[in-house]
Amino acid sequence: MPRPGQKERTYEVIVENASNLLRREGIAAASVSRVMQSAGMTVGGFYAHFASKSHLAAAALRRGFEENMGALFEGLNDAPSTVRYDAAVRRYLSQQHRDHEAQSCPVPACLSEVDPNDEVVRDALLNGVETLVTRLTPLFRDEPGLTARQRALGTVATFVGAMALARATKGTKWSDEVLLASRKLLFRIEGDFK
Amino acid sequence: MPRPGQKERTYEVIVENASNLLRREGIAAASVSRVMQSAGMTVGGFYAHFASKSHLAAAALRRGFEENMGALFEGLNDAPSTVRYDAAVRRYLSQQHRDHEAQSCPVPACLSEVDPNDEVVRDALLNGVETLVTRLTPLFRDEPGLTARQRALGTVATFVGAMALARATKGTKWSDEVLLASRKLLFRIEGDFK
DNA sequence: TGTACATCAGTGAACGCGCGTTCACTGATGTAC
DNA sequence: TGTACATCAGTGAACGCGCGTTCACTGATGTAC
Repeated sequence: MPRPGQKERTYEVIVENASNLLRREGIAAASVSRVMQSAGMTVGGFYAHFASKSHLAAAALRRGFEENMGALFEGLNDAPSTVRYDAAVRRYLSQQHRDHEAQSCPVPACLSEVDPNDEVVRDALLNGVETLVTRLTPLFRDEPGLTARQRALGTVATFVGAMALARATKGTKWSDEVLLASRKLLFRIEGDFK
Repeated sequence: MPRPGQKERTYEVIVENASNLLRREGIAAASVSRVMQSAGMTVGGFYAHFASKSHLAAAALRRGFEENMGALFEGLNDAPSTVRYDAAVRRYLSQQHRDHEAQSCPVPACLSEVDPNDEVVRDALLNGVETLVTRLTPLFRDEPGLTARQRALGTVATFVGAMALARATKGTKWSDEVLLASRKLLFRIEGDFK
């Protein structure tokens, strides 16, 4: 019999490497062989841990959300909503977040690669963004014409759109410009905080 | 000698098919063989028209921008800025735009597939989004804390982020929800129109 | 305590496939005389 | 007007490669006696 707990540890190593690779280069580039190689193993062992490539991508997405979501409000759990909103916007739309892809939110890296017909991957994405929305919603007050949840949904859309554009144009001044502009836009929403 | 003008016509057919395929399934899925097949030809002829796959993707992107950008303000060239803004937001963030991918803006379909190191593709994307920004900018007034250009940049980020999320989650109620919420958010920016 | 056995995570080679790209060729067309 | 020739857009087969997945196997480990 193999060492107890060994398989679980190996699984963690695979998911961790897959999550970093996926966030740096996307779902397609996080291929089974590259992931296993980066985890220090050969391809063959992969299917002892995952039913398919989609299940790997889903696990990598979940891991990415777990690792990144905490960073948004880190150290501000008791701060007022305005402060937390301010921090979330500045942190998500920062050059630091753009450039440290391996630790970043997984959404911008895989946004246009997620096939809505692949429910395994789609649901991992959906659960992740929904959790993000759920964390932002309590910061806002419902307003006539814009509920707190709607404001959170729109904020997340702006987050991932701006970051994906900034990544695609990385190295140009446009990349910094779209981050700054999106931050400024999000600070000019009419509506109160909780 | 071949029929004069024939090559140009063939080029058009290839780019048109590539653009539709790219907007429906992304850059990777718009492979050279699939594009040539959909244009009614065999692969071999491809390199009489394009230096590489990247040049095809860039041409397909440019075509997508050309075809779609006009639709944003169509029929409203003389309307006041508020009306034009209203139309642009409603049209870009519509279910119609989400579901008719072949005629849509090419950005949401390829956002996370564009490699910033591939300058041919990157510049096609950059020129396209910059043109979009240039068309939106004159609608707004510069405000303290948010220039007209910044507002346009942030609006485009929200557009592409919301549409890409809506596409990835197509078929769920979340997909409609993020479109509606992003529309509402964009109607609640503090700032005047030109 | 020592040995024979059972387990199973991980190996490594192989599969069929579609990718981007190359290239010798074909055959319809325009040109020269 | 008729024929021989030159052009070159498009054909179709091939290349090497990496993909996701399969599978017979190996060898380190825990268990039974």
